Amino acid sequence: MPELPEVETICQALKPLLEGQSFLKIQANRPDLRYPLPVNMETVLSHKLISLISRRAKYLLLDFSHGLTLIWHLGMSGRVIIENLNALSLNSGPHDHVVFITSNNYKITFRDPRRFGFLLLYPTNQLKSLHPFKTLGPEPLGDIPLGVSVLHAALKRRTISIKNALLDQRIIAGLGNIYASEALWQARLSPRRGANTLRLKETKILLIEIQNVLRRAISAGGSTLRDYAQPNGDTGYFQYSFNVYKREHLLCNHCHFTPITRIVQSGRATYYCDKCQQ
DNA sequence: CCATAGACTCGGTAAG
DNA sequence: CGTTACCGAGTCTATA
Repeated sequence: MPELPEVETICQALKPLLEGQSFLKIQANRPDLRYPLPVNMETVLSHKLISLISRRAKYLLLDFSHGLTLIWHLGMSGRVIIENLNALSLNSGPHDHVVFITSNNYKITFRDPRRFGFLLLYPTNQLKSLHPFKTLGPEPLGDIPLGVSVLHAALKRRTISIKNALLDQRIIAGLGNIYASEALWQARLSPRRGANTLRLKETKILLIEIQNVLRRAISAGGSTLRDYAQPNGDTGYFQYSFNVYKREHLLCNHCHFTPITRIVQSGRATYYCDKCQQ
């Protein structure tokens, strides 16, 4: 799916358009995605003031002033498309599952070919105590920044590899398969290391590199592999800055000597430089 | 509680 | 060339 930088890019695009507005119409083209769509979504949400658009981990949150939050997850292939209603807008395609029409004349389309995405409707004040927010780990770029000691303590209790630990949303929220590999390369740490073998100094470097790679990816509008695009239709650009992801057999950008290795950890591809990353 | 495997889903690409 | 097999931006569930 879109990982943290992609969801953040979408969040930043939706925020100025939607806050202070409302949906005039919500058209669902099928009853479900990963889960059934919220019951009576259009009746419950249309003409209600949208007070806040935010992101938590890889979730987009739309707060309504009458106390409900629409939770929007993009799954693996989800995409948000913003079109101005005054301009020529394209007809709905076969994977355009939900279409929102806004009070300021925008058409917002949720397209998701693989349908791993979902929409859920929760009371805003119960969000933090409900699954999955209940167990979600800290935000790497949050207002209260994730501290090294907290991360180090969390890693210390786990015997899984550091790569798998970075994918565990309970330990740190928002990283996915791309940025986990990229951050470990930047930190010069082997993805095969046990999470509990990292020294405090290594954890500190890793956390800094996680934050750096996420910030740089957000600046680039995220990474486009296949389905993801920014809401205005542009691709993301961070894929051109990958150092390891999808670069098997290409030479490491650090030592310029070792071909990048691809391994599989818990069924997911990991890319790294066997020489630079210890 | 932790760790692992399998499931969901479908279009693109590699393989034959 | 048409067919098939495999793969994956994610996360949930069942099982040990």
